[in-house]
Amino acid sequence: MPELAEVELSRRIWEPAVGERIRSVRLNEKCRIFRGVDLAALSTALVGSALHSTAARGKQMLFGFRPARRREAEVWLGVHLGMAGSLHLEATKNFQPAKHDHCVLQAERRALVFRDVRHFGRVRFDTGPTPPAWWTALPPEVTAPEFTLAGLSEFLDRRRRAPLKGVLLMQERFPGIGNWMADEILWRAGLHPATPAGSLAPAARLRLWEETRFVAAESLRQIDEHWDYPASWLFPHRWRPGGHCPRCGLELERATIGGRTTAWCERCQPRRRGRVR
DNA sequence: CAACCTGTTCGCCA
DNA sequence: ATGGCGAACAGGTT
Repeated sequence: MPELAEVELSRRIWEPAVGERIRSVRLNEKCRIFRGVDLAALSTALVGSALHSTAARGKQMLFGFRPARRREAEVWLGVHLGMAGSLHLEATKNFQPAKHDHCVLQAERRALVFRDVRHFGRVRFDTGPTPPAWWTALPPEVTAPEFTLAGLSEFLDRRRRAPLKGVLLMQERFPGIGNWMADEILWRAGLHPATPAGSLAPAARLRLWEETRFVAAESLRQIDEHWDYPASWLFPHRWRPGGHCPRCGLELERATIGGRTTAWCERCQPRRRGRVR
């Protein structure tokens, strides 16, 4: 499951609860996911409020709650799943949180649950008539018209010495792209993950831009239809040593590049020197 | 027991 | 000041 699409899928998990009123809130006060949040204020604001809107952007989600009383401000709950976070909608009047259910919003007949085994996720809390500044300041999604080839190219030059793999993981420019998607994009573009970003010739920049948009759009489309990715994608082959390139059959390479485990095909993504076309 | 992991942030260094 | 890198964060799984 790719990063961007899983976040959209997660948003849809809570979405059926739109319109429902929150009766009580249970928060794991010791948990890192709440770093920086005033838990008492969050709890007070949410109890009696009703889920009103849901949104996903890159790896971020934002849930809006109508306040319990008129004259109070709208409540905004930001959610980032981190490495292992997940959202759940539990069909029960009195949900009992398990060990890693750090944020539970109990509505009339079901509970909205944020579960996170590794505590790398994050919950944000804001109030106000409009979505918080951190949300509106998020970079344009890679599937949006604002994600231009020129903008991408400028970023490649700014990060010219960093490996492409690492650059694709930078959320400030590639929101929603994670480890798996980055490998898929580079494989499709025929670019070696260790290639310095600034060394790409215009043709390679165009391919990178196109494949970034393709992989993002296609993975979002896939979640409406299948659960798995076609065998023609790198996804189903990349996770285990011994996997083979679905295009040429060569055994995939694996190494840490850009700080993360990376899989690539040495034949379809040869290491090149100088200007990379 | 050790290595691994769909992510971000921080401190250090060039 | 800016960019690049490695470590740290936690805890379950292989």
